[in-house]
Amino acid sequence: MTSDSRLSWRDVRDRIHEHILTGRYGPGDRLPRDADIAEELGCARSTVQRAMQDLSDSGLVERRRKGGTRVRAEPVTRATLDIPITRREVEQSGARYGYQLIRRRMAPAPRGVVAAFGLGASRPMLRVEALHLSDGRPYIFEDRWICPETSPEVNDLDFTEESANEWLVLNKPYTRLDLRFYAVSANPRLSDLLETEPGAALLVIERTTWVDDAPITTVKAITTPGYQLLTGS
Amino acid sequence: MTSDSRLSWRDVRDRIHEHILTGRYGPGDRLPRDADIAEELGCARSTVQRAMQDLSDSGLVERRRKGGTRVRAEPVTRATLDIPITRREVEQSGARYGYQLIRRRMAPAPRGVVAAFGLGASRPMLRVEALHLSDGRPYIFEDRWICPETSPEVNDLDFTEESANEWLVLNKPYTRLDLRFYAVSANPRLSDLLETEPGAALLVIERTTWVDDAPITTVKAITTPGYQLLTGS
DNA sequence: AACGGTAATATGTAGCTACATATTTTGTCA
DNA sequence: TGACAAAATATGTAGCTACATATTACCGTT
Repeated sequence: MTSDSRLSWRDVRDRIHEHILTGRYGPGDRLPRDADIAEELGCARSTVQRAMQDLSDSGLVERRRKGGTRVRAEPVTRATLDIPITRREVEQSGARYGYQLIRRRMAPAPRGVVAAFGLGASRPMLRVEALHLSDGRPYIFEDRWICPETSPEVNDLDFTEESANEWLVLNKPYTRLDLRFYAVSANPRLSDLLETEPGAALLVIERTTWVDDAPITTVKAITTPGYQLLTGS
Repeated sequence: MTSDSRLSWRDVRDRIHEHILTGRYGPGDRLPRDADIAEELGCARSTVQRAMQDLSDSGLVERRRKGGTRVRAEPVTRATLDIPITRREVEQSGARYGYQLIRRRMAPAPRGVVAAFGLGASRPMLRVEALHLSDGRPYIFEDRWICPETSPEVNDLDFTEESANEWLVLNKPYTRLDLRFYAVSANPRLSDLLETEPGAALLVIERTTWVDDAPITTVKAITTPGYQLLTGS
């Protein structure tokens, strides 16, 4: 791109990355000041700043005011995950999407849900259990709790046609998100719903969202065997 | 922060986010041009640009030249994952870290590894199997393949004291990363190594790295039951 | 030597301008 | 009507300046 005479901030970033790759700057080493790099490369400090920000965002370097920039002594593996709406995920794989509501009812939130939201005490919430299908076969079972105080509209929604997943993602943007991944063995009910052998290992994607400390929803998405979650970046 | 008279790009971002939250702009809607928003809020276009970039990065809006900015019609749940070095992960939990090499030998790469790297044919690679311990108990078992063409130094490393995980993360920065998560049932060997019941559900974190299309390493990190992977953002 | 205040310094941010780039829209000609 | 070229337009990027902010370094006092 901008391959002219001017250096783009991506060029600068890649050049510094290159220096880290080749060992010119090793873990813990301090890099020159932005201004010096700018002069050396013949670009503006703002360009170096953008490049450094990006390297910092991707976890390769650490920056501190007055302290300068240094290569992370203990790098982290950092990646961005995109989790689409389940319907879209199925459709993009070329399969036909299906949806089936299993149960919808108010119930007092159990301990796990109260803890996920960081609430003090239990309270009644809407529990929605549903099955996402891919070409007619079970794909993901979701066990969801919705806080009716934050989303009063759910009292008028039956979730028989549109999934809570879809409705919430479209209508309830969040300000805070908590994700966790773990594995569980299929208990009799799960193996029945997902049509798997009892005891099969299943990946669970647990998601909890808030708007400014007000809990929206928490959901366990229990996937079928063989399901893999991939990074896009 | 910059709470003075001047608006920071974070303020602008939050203000626009607020408008999306309250439904002033719904999914698919087009937002005003940056310049108009800048004028309305009394700040520079560059400030709005930064705010919009951030909203775009977090998957809330989509921007296209000439096309303008619009709220994503089908939002994605986007999150950033940080996976630290295993030693550090254990130490940060307050436990004592231990490491044990199980096996280290050259072997022809099996199909799965060849596929993960996107190679045409199999070739000999270094396989390193090792156990990470937390307070003396198994924590993560890693089954790793290293490409000796890309990292010839590994021929002189025995990985009995320092884990391949640590050495690679410190000495082999990558330019491309592939992450995948899934669940497996513990087979007899795994349940023996990890001291779990046979058939236990285990979360697997699979990581593959490259430097400019040259494969570095691919590793299956098989965690013990109860292990959870969390987002930091 | 310990403490505390002040200066020095590197990054962070806001604003401005100018131009680049991608895309849509418009207009013209066959 | 269709195809293609040209104009219009919104975002993207680079450079500059000025100032804010965090943190380290220094120095004087006790």
